[in-house]
Amino acid sequence: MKDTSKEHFIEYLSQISQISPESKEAIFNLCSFVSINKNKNLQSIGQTCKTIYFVQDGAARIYYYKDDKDVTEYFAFENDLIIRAESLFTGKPSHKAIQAIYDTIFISIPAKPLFELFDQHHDIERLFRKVVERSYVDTINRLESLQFYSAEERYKSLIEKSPTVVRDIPLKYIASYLGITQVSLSRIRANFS
Amino acid sequence: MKDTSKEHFIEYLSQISQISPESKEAIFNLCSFVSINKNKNLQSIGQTCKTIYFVQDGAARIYYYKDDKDVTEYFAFENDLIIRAESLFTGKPSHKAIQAIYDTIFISIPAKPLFELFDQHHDIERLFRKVVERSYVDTINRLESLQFYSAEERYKSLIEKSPTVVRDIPLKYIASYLGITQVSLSRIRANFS
DNA sequence: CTGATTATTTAACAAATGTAAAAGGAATTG
DNA sequence: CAATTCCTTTTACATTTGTTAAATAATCAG
Repeated sequence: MKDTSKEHFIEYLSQISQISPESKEAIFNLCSFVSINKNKNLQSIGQTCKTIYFVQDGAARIYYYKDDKDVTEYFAFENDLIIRAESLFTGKPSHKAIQAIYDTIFISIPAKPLFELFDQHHDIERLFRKVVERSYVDTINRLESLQFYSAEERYKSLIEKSPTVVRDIPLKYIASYLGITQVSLSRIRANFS
Repeated sequence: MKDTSKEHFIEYLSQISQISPESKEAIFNLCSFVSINKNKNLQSIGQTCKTIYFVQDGAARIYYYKDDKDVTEYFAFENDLIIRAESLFTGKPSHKAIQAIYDTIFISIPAKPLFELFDQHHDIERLFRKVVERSYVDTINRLESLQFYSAEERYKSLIEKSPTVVRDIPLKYIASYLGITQVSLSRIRANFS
């Protein structure tokens, strides 16, 4: 049963970029599952990120503290990549943590052997290049929304783009994700909806 | 003279990730120069981005209009990559433009033949994977600063990180880059400096 | 089920940032 | 170098968002 989950995951990946059966097997052999209970950390602040995760089932977030306040930087749902890129790609410790929002199962791929696979399997490197490109585009779009859209516009566009987030995720996390306080988000919700 | 500039550029690239002499030559043959006068666009709004640029000499920015107001999303200086990634990686038209801030020379690499080079030259694909990873990390860091840092904090950290920007770039561009108005930036400058 | 905890909303006020308009400086052009 | 245009600052006021605290509402554990 766990193996079929892995196979589904590999299928999902190969839709992003075609990979050979051997490459599929090589990735398959690196994948393992990690279960994390609600509100527990998968990765803690201060660790250097050396693992790539995808959400298999559940939801997770990346967060950090700014002036003792919890700030959510990113949400991940089924099949979503969740990495602390600024640590993984630089080798520096991360000031961010990864936390399960519900009881969540992650697929875990250790970075070092994965990067070694890149040497033998050009198609795997290409796949992960495209995975990173997607995340990059998502981040650019979020940057644009934070740069010059009002809190209300940002909230409305989140509802449109990911209704599930607004329905299922605690508002305190959503507020900081939008770059505002809970109180401010409550006000916005009171005016429209 | 132009050829030595190209060679310098290729050297710069190969410091990011080692590439073979053949790969260097293949990239070399794809590179060309484009000169753009101050305040002129290198790429216009509405175009789909099909070219990768690096700044050879001068400076440039990516901008778009939000409610008829000019918003600078990104600055690029010597050796910096400048692409409208959300268009290049998705094939959709971009609502952003690339503009020379001074008279500027760009190195231009057409995306299609470059992506074709990826097939024969694994090391070139790796190089550009790393280039994109760097941009991704930069964008994540900017996202963090916009998400929960005050305008004043953002301005101060820009001074620290890129004093040249604050010294050389018109303030009207810097203000929107920081996600604030010119008036607000003037106020911040009046209080500290 | 009940008390305790946690999440969300509301209220009142403070601070930050936006808007519009005018004034002063700097740069550019004829 | 004079005139024009563009850039930056300042002012006054409006709006948005933040802060603190209290009141509800929802969830969780025993």
